[in-house]
Amino acid sequence: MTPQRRAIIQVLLESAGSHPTAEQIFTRVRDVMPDISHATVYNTLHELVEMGTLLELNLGMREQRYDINTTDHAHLICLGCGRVEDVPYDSEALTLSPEHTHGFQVVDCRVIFRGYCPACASQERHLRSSG
Amino acid sequence: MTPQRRAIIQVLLESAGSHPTAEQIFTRVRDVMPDISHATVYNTLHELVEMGTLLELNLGMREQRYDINTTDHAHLICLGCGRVEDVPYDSEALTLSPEHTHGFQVVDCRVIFRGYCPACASQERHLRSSG
DNA sequence: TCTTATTTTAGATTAATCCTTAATTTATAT
DNA sequence: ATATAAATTAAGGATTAATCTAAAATAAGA
Repeated sequence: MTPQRRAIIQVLLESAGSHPTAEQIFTRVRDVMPDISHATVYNTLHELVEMGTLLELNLGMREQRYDINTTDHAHLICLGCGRVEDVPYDSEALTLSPEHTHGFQVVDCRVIFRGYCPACASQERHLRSSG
Repeated sequence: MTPQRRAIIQVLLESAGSHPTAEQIFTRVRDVMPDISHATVYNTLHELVEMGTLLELNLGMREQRYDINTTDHAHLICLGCGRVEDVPYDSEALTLSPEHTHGFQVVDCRVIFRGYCPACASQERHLRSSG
């Protein structure tokens, strides 16, 4: 446990619910530790993911997003602006029946609701009617 | 409708179920049309996605994967080797209750089951016990 | 055929992530 | 406290998927 890791974890805890990218985490850690390197942040994030205390989310944008909230939940993302919200979901309702597992050892399940947030929905409507 | 687009669509139809990456599609199209460019493949894929006849999948690997099968289904992916299988799921069972939409206009829902395929599961077990 | 709008190309560019190597730091045992 | 071994960090270059640009080529319609 190094000062760098403490700082990274601190930033992750402070940004709970905001689903930051690796780059955003890097920038925030830099604020309190200006000499930290890219590689350290990436390495640490990967270790935390490996340990299971951090979720790495592929929500369709180019970059990975990280979520310190490892309790069962789904994500709701805006296709317009990339905004991400946590939403509850019933993991019981979603199990893969044995005949469809292809012999896989299933570890978890990711659920992503996609749509448009209020702001982007109105803008979208505007774009559609004018173009 | 250009020969390039016909070739790309042809490749997509032939690779149904294999969830190819843009690069794989590019390579396969090259086999029958050696001078086609990267940009053309990317542009065409994006147009098909826009039209709704092609799905762009973010399954956690670095690259996007494409799926010509636009019927309601989920994906089962191997965290070891990246293998992807289509699996059925009951979209009825998975709706976001109105009080959790954050005002979003929800368009669709993506479900990804993650795990280890038979081959990777046994290898994983081996790795674990030896290191 | 001729015109216009669209598409394609080649190659440069971007951006996120990963890798390499040496120096530093931490943890451990004395 | 000190020595040692193991793990971590930093710097910056490498990689790679994807995107952009501007000019050339092509398709579609009159």
